[in-house]
Amino acid sequence: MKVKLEDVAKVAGVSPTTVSRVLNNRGYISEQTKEKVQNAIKELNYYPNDVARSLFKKRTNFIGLIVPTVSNPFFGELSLYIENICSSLGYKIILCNSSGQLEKEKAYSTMLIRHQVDGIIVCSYNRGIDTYKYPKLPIVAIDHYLAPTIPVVGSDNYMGGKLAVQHLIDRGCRSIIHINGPLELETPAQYRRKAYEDLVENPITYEIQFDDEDIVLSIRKILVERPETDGIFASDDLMAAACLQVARELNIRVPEQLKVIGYDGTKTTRSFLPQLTTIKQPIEEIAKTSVEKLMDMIDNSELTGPYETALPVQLLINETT
Amino acid sequence: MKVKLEDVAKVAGVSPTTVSRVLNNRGYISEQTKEKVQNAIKELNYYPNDVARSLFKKRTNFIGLIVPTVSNPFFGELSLYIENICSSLGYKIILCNSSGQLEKEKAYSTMLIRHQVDGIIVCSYNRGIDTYKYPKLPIVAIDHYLAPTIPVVGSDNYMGGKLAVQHLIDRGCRSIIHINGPLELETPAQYRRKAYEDLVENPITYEIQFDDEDIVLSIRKILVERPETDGIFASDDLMAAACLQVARELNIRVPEQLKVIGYDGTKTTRSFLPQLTTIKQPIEEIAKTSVEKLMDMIDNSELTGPYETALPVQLLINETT
DNA sequence: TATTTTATGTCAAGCGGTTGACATATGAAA
DNA sequence: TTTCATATGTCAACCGCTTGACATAAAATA
Repeated sequence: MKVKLEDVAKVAGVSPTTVSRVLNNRGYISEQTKEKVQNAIKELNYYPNDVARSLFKKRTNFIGLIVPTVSNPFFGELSLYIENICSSLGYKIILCNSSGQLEKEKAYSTMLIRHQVDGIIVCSYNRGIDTYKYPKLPIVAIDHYLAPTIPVVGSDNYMGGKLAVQHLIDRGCRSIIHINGPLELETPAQYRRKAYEDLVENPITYEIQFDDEDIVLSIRKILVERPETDGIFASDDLMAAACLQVARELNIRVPEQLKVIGYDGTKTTRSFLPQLTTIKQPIEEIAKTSVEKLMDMIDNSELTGPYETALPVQLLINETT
Repeated sequence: MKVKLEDVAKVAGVSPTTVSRVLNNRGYISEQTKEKVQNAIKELNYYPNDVARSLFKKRTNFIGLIVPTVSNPFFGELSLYIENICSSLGYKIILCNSSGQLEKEKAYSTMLIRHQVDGIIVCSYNRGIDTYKYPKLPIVAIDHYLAPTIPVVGSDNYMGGKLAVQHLIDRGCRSIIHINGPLELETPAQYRRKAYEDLVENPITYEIQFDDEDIVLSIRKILVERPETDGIFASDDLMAAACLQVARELNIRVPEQLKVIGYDGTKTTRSFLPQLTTIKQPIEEIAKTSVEKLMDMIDNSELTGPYETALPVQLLINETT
């Protein structure tokens, strides 16, 4: 049997209430008894049961985090920062990889509610999940519009798109294409595309499915089809990497014949592909802001700041442009 | 106030016990009442409180996962698989990024115990954490020897090292160095180094600290110091990437003048650096095996399989060798 | 000396759900 | 008609901890 508060009380020769008082720093306790209790705790190797505590307090200090997948460098970094910040505030993260699937996301959100999480941070792809309407459950979305009441945190996507495309233009590109993933409609990321379409005369956007190797195949097809292409604005660094790979295969010289710019600028990108020009998202700031907003909602049961936050991005110029 | 089981009972016109029976599929329930209850649940938008349930059942279905950081591609992928598998088995993951710091890891493990996790999967760097001795707490370690009683799952590191170094030798390298991170002593990863030292005549191993940009600096220093180097066996793909970057800066042609082989072979590596020759770890298998072992320990309260598992690795030959 | 503050104890209710024991009332099978 | 499997209800205890109410007693202060 596990050691419980009662056992500690017995060993320390005090009442359970006193032990609880020591544990929670409440009421009057003398240094002496405090010590007695602490010794008993050590002796018995006692750990308070936070499940019982949560039940009573109606506070779990759990935050649900729903991402498409932590294996993506962007979400991996984001998760790291979010977890670190939450941890420093005494919150724990329940990790959910939705793979962008509606059903999974639904299942995860129900699970989180059943586990009485104090709040949820969502950066996945789906709308219309009723669970998110659960009364007064604090939710913050990252880069997605989930519902009118759910605040959105992200980077300045329009500016990012503009910086990227303008940079390509400045470097002399005349035939720029844009490559992005599917399903980015309800997303502030659509503004990257908007910026591209606003800046370029004959905008051509390709939507690529996320099916692994096929990315490379699709891009090869595109580049073969449109040999006049001299600039690519990829919607993330992985896409940009695929473009570079295809260019190498097709003996297209980068940046001389083709310039490529990515998006995200994670540490991973910068380690693996330091030569890639890209738009760096302020990942740590995004994490910080979303957690702050969430805490705000948890503590005040309503949002005090703005509904949408767009944090500044940064153009990192390297060798691919 | 939140809806509770009692409210559902009232609305459905049945007793709380009956609701609980429906919820848990126990005892005799007619289709009729089942329906009545389910309707009430929907009507009230009721979610059972899993905290209360956990308290009673003494089972939380939580698994703690301690990694150095999910932002590292290897651990990111590993976390993804582990979470996915656990999720399919009805378990939830509490994510902990220890940054490899002893104090953090200690704090996390205490937290996990207090939250009554059913088990822990650890892939972090520290020994001597008493918490791991918590009575009968199922723990599985990935690639680290934590204690004689804690099973270890990992890949066949000696074979990986051998494959890598032998490949460099086969490609004609005469002066091969090995670069790895610090603190890999209590780790099966030390066998990679062992293999290197067994295969090469004058083995030279550099230990690099994980301080970001400094990796590149250190490697530059090494390559300048030892211009005769024609082969590098890096302990992971990030190190290998840094080597490639330095080679580019120093105008050393890869693979003609210098061959580089990495380690891990994550999807991220393969996307960002498809040209890198590397040893691919069976990440999904590692995830699967560790979860299986953990479940085994949870269900049988003891380990039935072998204490150490080394899964086969694979040499991925590409353009850097 | 009287009053207040400090220090501790006992007791019981409650957090929300589960479970076993026991009672009762059907309809069906023996 | 008796017996049994089915279907529900009531009740109370319990999971481990917290908390408010109340009691008591010693030490500190007025």
